[in-house]
Amino acid sequence: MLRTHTCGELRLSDVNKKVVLAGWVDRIRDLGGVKFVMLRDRYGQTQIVLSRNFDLDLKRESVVRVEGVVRERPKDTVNRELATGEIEVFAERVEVLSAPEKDLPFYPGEPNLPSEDVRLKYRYIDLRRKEMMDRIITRHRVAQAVRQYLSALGFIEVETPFLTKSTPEGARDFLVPSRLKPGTFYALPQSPQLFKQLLMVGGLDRYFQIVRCFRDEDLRADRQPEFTQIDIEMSFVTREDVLETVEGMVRYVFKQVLDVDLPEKFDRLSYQYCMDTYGSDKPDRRIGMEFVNLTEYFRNSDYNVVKNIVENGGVVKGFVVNNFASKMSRKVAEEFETIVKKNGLGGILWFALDNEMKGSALKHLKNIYDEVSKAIRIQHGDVCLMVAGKPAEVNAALGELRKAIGDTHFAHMKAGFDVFWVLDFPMFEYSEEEGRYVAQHHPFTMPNLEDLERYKDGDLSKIRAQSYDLVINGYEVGSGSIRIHNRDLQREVFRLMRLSEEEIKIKFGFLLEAFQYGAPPHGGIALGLDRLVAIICNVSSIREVIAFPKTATGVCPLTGAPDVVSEQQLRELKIRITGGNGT
RNA sequence: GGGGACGUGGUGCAGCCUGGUUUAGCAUGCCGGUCUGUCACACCGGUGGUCGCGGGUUCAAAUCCCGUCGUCCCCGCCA
Repeated sequence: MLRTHTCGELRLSDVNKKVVLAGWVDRIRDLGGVKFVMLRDRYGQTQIVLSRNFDLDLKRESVVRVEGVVRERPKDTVNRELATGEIEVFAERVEVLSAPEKDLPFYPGEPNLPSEDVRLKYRYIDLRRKEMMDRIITRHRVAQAVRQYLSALGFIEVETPFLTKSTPEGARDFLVPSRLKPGTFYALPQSPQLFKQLLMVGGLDRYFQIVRCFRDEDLRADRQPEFTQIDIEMSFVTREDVLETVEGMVRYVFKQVLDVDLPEKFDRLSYQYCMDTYGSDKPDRRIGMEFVNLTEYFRNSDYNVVKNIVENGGVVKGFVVNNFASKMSRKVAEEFETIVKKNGLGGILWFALDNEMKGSALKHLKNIYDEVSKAIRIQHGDVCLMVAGKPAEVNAALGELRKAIGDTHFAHMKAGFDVFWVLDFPMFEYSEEEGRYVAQHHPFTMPNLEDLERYKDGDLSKIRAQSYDLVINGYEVGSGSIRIHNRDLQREVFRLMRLSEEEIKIKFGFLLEAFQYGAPPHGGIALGLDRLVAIICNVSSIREVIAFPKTATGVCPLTGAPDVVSEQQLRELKIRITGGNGT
C-alpha cells in the first residue's frame, strides 16, 4: 500500500506514530509561515501541517502522498467537527502523485453545489463529495443487508439473462440487434419475471437477485431507464408468507442501515380503502387529511348544483385541513379549484371555522356546513374542503388536492417512515388505447378465484388480484403477487385479456409449456432498490443514489450516450437508419 | 405527445416585468501578494461573460416577440 492509514482513522492514541497518508487535497489554508492542508479520502479528512521549509506548489484536488508524524493539536485548536480533529500530521515528505492540469469545474470541498447537469457531466468529481459518497455507500449497505437477510433464510441469488426475449404487455422494451441472426433482436429485461417463475418450476424454491432492469419509457425523478430491483420469488407460499418475509427484510435493512425500528407487522390496506380514503394507491399517510364521505348531508340541500350530482348517483366527499383557515385566501381557493377542474369536476366547496364561518356558497349551504362541522368535529381554524361528482373522479380530484396541499403546506409533517401494504388491486384495468382489458400488475398474477368465477363473463374490473404493493412515504417501493402456476388458469387469464391463441403461443408459449411439467404454487415481489435507498437517504430523486444516472431525456452527460455508431457497425447488423439525425 | 420553470464569467445567483446612466452587478472559485495555529482562515490586489443558439421588433435588446436546443418538475406513459 502507498499508505499506512486512511484519512479518517488517526486518533490521539496514534500520536508520535510515523504515518503515510494518501488522498486528495480538499483545501489549503496558507498562513504564510505555515500551511494547513486538509487531506481527504473516502474515510474522512486529516489536517496536514506544512512548515515554512516546504517549497511546494500545491493545488486543490491534487492527489498526494504524505509522510509525517502524528501530533496532538494544541488544546485550543482542536476541531470537534472532525473525527480526526484532535490530531494533525506534521509532514516530513509530500509527494504529488497527480496534480490537476486545470481548474476544476467545481470543488468537492465547497458548500455550494453546481447545477445537476454539471454534477452529472463531472460525476467523478461529484462523487468525491462526502454527501454523495455516503449515499453510494449507504446503497451498498442496503444491498449487503438484503443479501445477508435473504441468504440466511435460504434464498439463492441466481443471475438471469440480460439478452432475452421481448415481452409484450407492459413497458416498451430496449432492443439489442443480433449480429448472428440479422433482423432479429434481443430485448433487455423489464424484470426477470418469467425467469424467476421458471426457477420455481426448476425447484430453486427460494430465489432472489439484485438485478438491473430496463424500461424504455419517459423518465421521472423516481424513474430511470435502467434501475435496480431486489427481485424475490418463493415456492409453496401464500400471500401472507411473502408479506412476512419482506417485512422482516425491510425491518432488517432499516435496523442495519439507519438503526430505525419499523413495526413488527406493516399495516395492510386494501386498494379500495386507499382510493376511498386517500385518492391514491400509494398515499403518504404522514400528512393525514383522510377523506370523509359527506353525501348524506347534502342529499336534501336546496343548492341545485350539488343536489343534482347526488341525485344522479354522485357523492360528496371532503377532508379537513388543520390550522389552514388563515391561509385559505381567494387565491388559494382558486388554485384548489384548478386542480379539481383538471380532474373533470365543477369546483370545490369549502368552509372554515374562523371567528365565524366563512366559505363557498354559504348562502345555500350554511346549515349543512353546520351539521358537517359537528359530525367531523372540526376545530377552530380548520378548513373543510369538499368536492362532488362521480365516486372515482371525486377520489382522484381529492387525492391530487391532498397531495398538493401536503407538498406545499405540510412538508414539515413528512418526517419518519410510513410503511404499509396495499392489497387486492384490481386484476384488470381497461385500456382505452388497446380497447381491451390489460393486467394491472402483470398477466401472471393469480386472480382472486372467487372473483374470477363471479365476474369472468361480466365486469372484469371487479376481479381482484392476489397482488400487493409496498408503500413507503408515498412511494411505491415494491410490487408483487402470488402467481398462476396452472396452465389452464393462465390461458384463461390470457383469454380474458383477449390475446389470441397465436399470440399466447408466440409470446408465452415457453411459460405455458413449463407449467405442463410440474409447477409449484409460487409468489414473489420486486422492490425498487433505487427508491428504497432514496427514501433511506431522504433525497427526492433516485439520481442522487445512482453513481452514473441519466437525465430526463435519457442522456448520460458524462459519456454522451446515446450516440450514433459507425456505418461499419450498422452494416454488420444489417441495419439502415431511416430517420432521426443523430442529435 | 402535452403543460410549467429555468438557461447571464469556471460555479451559483441578481438584473429582464417597466428596452437606453449598465462600461452587465454580487458571491464563490481561480491567479498574485501579506500573514506561524488555521479549520468555509483573514486582509489587499487581480483574472474571467459573443447574457444557450437562430431569427424578428426597435434609433437602441441580457431585457419585448417567434422559433430552436438543453436542464429540471409534472400529466400522458411506466404489466
